[in-house]
Amino acid sequence: MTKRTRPDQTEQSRSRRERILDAAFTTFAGRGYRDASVDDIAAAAETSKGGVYFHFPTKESIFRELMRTTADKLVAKVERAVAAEDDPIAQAEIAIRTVLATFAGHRTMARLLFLDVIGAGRVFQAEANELHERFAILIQGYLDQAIADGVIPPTDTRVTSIAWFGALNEIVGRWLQADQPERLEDAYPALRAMLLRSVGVAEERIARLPSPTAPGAFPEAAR
Amino acid sequence: MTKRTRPDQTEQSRSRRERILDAAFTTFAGRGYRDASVDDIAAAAETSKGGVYFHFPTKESIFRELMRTTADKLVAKVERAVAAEDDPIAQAEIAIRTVLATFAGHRTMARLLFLDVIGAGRVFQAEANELHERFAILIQGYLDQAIADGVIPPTDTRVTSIAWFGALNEIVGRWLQADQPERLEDAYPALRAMLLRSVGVAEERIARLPSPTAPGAFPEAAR
Amino acid sequence: MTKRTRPDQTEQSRSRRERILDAAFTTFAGRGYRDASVDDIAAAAETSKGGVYFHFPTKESIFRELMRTTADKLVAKVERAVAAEDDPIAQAEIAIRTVLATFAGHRTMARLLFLDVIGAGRVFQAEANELHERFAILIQGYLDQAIADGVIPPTDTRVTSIAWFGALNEIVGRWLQADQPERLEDAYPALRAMLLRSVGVAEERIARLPSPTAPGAFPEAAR
Amino acid sequence: MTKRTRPDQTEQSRSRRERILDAAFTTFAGRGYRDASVDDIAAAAETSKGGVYFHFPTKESIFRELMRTTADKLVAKVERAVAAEDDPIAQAEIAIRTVLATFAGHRTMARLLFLDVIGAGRVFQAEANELHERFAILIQGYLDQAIADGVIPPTDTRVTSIAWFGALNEIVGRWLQADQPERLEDAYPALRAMLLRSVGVAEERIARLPSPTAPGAFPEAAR
DNA sequence: AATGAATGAGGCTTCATTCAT
DNA sequence: GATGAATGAAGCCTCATTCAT
Repeated sequence: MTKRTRPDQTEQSRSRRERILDAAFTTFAGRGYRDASVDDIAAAAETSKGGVYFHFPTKESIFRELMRTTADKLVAKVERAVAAEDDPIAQAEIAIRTVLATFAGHRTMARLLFLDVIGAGRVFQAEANELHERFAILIQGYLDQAIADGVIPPTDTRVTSIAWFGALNEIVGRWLQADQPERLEDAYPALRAMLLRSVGVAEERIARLPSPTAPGAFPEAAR
Repeated sequence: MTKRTRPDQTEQSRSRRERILDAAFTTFAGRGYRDASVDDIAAAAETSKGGVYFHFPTKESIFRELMRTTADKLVAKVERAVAAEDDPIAQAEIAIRTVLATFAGHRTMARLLFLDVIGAGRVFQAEANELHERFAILIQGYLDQAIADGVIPPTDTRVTSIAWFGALNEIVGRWLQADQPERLEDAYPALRAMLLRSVGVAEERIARLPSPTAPGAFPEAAR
Repeated sequence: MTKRTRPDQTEQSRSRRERILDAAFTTFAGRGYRDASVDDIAAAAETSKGGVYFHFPTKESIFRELMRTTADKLVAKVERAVAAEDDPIAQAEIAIRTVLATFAGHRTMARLLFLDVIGAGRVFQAEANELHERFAILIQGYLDQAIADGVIPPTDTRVTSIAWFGALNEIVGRWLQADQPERLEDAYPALRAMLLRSVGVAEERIARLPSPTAPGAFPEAAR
Repeated sequence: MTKRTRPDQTEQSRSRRERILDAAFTTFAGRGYRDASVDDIAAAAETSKGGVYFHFPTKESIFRELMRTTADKLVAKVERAVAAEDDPIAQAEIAIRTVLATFAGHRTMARLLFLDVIGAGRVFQAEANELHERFAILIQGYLDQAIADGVIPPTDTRVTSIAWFGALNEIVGRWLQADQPERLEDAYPALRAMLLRSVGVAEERIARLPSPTAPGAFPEAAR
């Protein structure tokens, strides 16, 4: 009786919740999970601590939701980008390229997704795992398809996709940590070539430019 | 009889310090830097908190020392293993293989070196970076040599070595997180093939087994 | 009925903060800065340690605030008492008398202001210095005026006012430490005579009783 | 049997004890009782902590002994200096002058005797009291004599001597705390005049120079 | 006599979470 | 829905003291 499930979750309320999420995003990315206090988040969201706890049951829950939605957005973005291609190899390329491009435009997001996760402690390892898994599986899909299409020779796509993701991850991580990071995009050509080669894509194919569809380099941005 | 003035003393002390280090190693690996309390470490070392602080000035210093020495040991091990080979490609293979083999025998070490590091918070990012850098450079050396020797075509070895390390790291990380981890060694062949291919090693060379000395086996262990 | 939204809230809060301050006052005065733990203060204030830290950022800050406000009150009181007099010598007398009278009624305050200060450690020396300075300058003002008025011969009022303060301070300190302290007021006549003489006030003037309003009595009290 | 009371308390041993005392003196004076750790003292004495505890049962005992002996030395010095005079007023003058002169040459000693005491906490208040008492009584003796000799009119010498000591104390304390302390000796003339006046010494007598016996000003030094 | 390792109580501070208003 | 005061469990570190050698 006292609990109308959602009726007046007005725009105002929704925006408040969103604001907290945004604040948490920035705060976690900036300080790491442990070093970001709920007070910090509340302050960044221009609310009170109590306000935060009205919308989320625990600090952990905020983090979890953030992880999930951020990953969702990125995956969605990748899939959207990939949809324009037919060739599975091109799709894999585009996937890598999209991730790189997105992070290039959003260090914050990169930080949250790839670094902070682990710092969050034991509790989040599973969550982090899932995240990594998700991307690996995404990649694996393309590779499997490429093999099915006979574009590349058969391999252990499980291991390979994990390795691909790891390679990508490390490049991004290194870029995040660098004092004076070069442009992340600069690493793309070498990384691309290396990854494609690793699955036996013909050298000649590698030489061809990646995505003629998306003219210019790395115009992406967003969130 | 009761009074060997020094040797015993020293040994006693060394062993206590060592015991603390061991305890910290396990504790950090098990709980992560932040979640491992000095009390936990003391308890694991069967000492008092004060005892710990007699040997180390801060919690951080314990972690740092642990990181450094652990990395040292691993690097030393790799270099020892590599010394037996002439061919830079073989050396790279052996390096990868040694790391994998060592971790296969020491999940704890893997956890400490490759996962926890980042979670330790801002302070440690630099240290962690250095660690990753160290391994990347190790790899880069082999690749550069291979190029110089004309064994593989020129590439951006900087990016490539980072990617290699990332791939390796991710494989290990995944293994660490898995509920029922398969044997880490099982991933070796596929990873090896993928990495070698990625730098343009001839398919024929890849087919050849890596270490004729210990074919296919992972007899390593240690600390 | 249950919901006077604010007034109560504020008062509640103010009173809590005040309660902590009071508790700290007593605790510091009783045990000294170093020996008084935040736990003690919290207990005395019937709050939790966290409660204390909600209102004050550090233990030091509590002490500082206490010092400052206590000194403020005393100085204000002295100035109020002095305002009734025209003659600078009478003013000086009244100042001394007021301090003595106030302390006579509040051993605790005396302890906090004149003794503990120094023990608080290096950090507080400056603060303590300032406090002593404040009183010395107060006194110096009266003496300078007396000289300007030709009531007493010129002297080094800087040194003299410091000495006056020191004399007063020691009398109070001794009283604080005594096992069976006589009434602090009993020391007043001798102290007064001695101080007035020290600046060359005529013996005849000294013989006259100080405060015609409240002859010989110490009715003051307060906080 | 095992405990020959003092036989081989050799020169070496004595010097060790002394060295600890010296180290403690400096350390306490420099950091205050609470902030000076036994480790600090041991280090300053170039011994081990155990060594310190061999010679003294507790940290407190070191402090106590230090206080006592330091005060002894100072009192002895004063009495030696005073012995040369017959006139009790001159004696009082000399006493004040000697204390000031000694401190002028030994800020450290001043710090230990007059400031640190209180910081030491509750336990030492009694000891500090005794110290102050001692000096007050010393002064009181001269004043009583002066009255008996009819040199000055009768007064409450108890209160007066306390006030004298307080005045002296505050002058020294202020000097200790000053950023750029003037020469402590510079305060002597004004302080002297003020104190003598305070007990009714004739103005003419005050005008006479203090100690023609000790030529030059403040040549003292020592420990 | 001396050393230095070990102990353990205690201190200050932080912070996720709860709750009355 | 929101606020902000309050709680209490940890956490890191210090240090006087003890003790085996």
